[in-house]
Amino acid sequence: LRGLPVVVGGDGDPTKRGVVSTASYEARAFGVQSGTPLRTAARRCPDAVFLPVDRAYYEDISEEVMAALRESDAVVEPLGWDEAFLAAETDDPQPLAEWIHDRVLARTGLHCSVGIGENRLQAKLATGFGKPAGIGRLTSQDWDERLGDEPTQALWGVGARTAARLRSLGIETVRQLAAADRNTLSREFGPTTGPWLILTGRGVGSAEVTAEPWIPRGRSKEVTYQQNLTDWADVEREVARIAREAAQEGDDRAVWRVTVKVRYAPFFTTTHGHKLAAPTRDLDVVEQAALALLRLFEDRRPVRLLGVRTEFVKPDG
DNA sequence: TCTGGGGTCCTAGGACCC
DNA sequence: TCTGGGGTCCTAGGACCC
Repeated sequence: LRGLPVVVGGDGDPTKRGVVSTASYEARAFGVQSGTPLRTAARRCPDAVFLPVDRAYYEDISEEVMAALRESDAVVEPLGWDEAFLAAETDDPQPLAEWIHDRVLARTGLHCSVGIGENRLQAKLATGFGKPAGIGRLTSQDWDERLGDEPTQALWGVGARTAARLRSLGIETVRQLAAADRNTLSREFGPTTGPWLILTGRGVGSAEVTAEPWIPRGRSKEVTYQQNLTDWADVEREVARIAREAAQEGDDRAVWRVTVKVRYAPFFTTTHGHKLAAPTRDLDVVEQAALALLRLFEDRRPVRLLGVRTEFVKPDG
């Protein structure tokens, strides 16, 4: 597959509903990228090789990569499948960065980029300056020079919506965000998010990295149907099935809250959730809770997607 | 042109209590 | 008869990320 346009997404069938998870650089040259509908991708790049998403395989490889990182002396905190923060106290981080790249390559055959920064935000953005297999570095000293003229959306945590709202306040660049008025942003984004945005624009952020295992808050399961569901009896049967699956994958943790999600054919999504009378491990109780929530949906338009989310009680209270 | 699936965290508004 | 202020909990939706 090396050198070919390769597109990964859905079950590998580009005639079905689904989007691109990732694409090789050769495929990207045709305008195919993460989030592109598979059907669109097939039109833009008919000769591409389409592959299914293989979660279990990625999880295995991810474990190998994380194990390689944990061979270092640094504190390792995974962030998804293909990223991790490493905390180390050193005057010269370059040798560690090189060691990381080489160790991951030796153990897995995979190249990685390494970003060096004084906090998570700087390190995260620095990886972008290192791609595809290099080492990037950002410091508080060169933050303004490197990022000041960039649009605010270049920042980790600032997406299209927030960038648009900032633009309406006359804030276009990272530098302008860094110098923005605290009260103005607090009024627009709330007392937590407003000040956080300004600090983010200045390259200020948490440097905390923990090796504590991540405890998932919940588990959700959702399905987009190849043909819209038009019979409400089918909708009920599916919600019951999905609810049991979501609860089952909680590794026997008690469920305290259940949420049902319905996306109608016009791509309009509504959710209804409910705190249970008491936390439960009983799949029947979760299923009944989901079905009770489904009764709150009165719209009978064709259904495109159904989802159920279960939230777990914290392990120690 | 048609728009996945799995997550987390924040905000706003209503209910309710003192 | 009209009606303050503070606090917490709950739910729906928004935004963002991988």
